[in-house]
Amino acid sequence: MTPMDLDRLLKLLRKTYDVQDWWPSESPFEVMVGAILTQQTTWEIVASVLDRLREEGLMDVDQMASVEVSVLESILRPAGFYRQKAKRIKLLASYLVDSHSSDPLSLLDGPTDSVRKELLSLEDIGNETADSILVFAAGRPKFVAAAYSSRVLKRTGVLCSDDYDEIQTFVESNLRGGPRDFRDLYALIVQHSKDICRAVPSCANCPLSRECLHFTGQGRR
DNA sequence: ACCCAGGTGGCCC
DNA sequence: GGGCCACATGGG
Repeated sequence: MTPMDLDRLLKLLRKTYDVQDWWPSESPFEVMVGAILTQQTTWEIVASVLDRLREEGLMDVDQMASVEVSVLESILRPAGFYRQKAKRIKLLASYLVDSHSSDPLSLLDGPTDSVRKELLSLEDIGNETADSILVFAAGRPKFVAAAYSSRVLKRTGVLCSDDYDEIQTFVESNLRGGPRDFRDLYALIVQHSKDICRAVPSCANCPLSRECLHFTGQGRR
């Protein structure tokens, strides 16, 4: 089995999947809202909820900040954890109004590390949500070290780790590419994970490969 | 009737 | 610093 590295993995995945426009959105604020909504929820449902929010004119920071919580909750219900998410999204909008003149770009402006810290300081925005926003709304070279990412990296023998920071640091210091490549790598990993496909071989040398092969995702034994 | 989804935070030891 | 748990609806 030839050694697998990040560049080869990226190349193999690109041969099989197309992730152009993988995170469709019309604005940075929409990415932020979508990032919170997609926590533990399928994108198909999130997309329909985003459509609804757009129809209701709520894809606007000021409107979102002043909407009635019960109204927001009723729209978010299909996406699960709707009370939590409604409160969180409204608070995010209020925070943008109060601290960033209602301009999402103001929050996303500045050194990546400080933007990340500011995002993480907000309730219900953890590593994956913050990094998704950094990559897909701000175009930063950040890697989302989600469960899918660790499984695929382990399964392919690129890196055997479950530690978020360790995985992220590894990818960010070994992937020689631009923001586009960081975005694609994560998108491709998720796309691949949803598939039963074997676009990339698995590595038997990884001590964790047995676990990886069990792969709790749907469609895989 | 399960199990899982493009997670996060709180509590326990 | 890990191991549980609640949060909640919808689809396979």
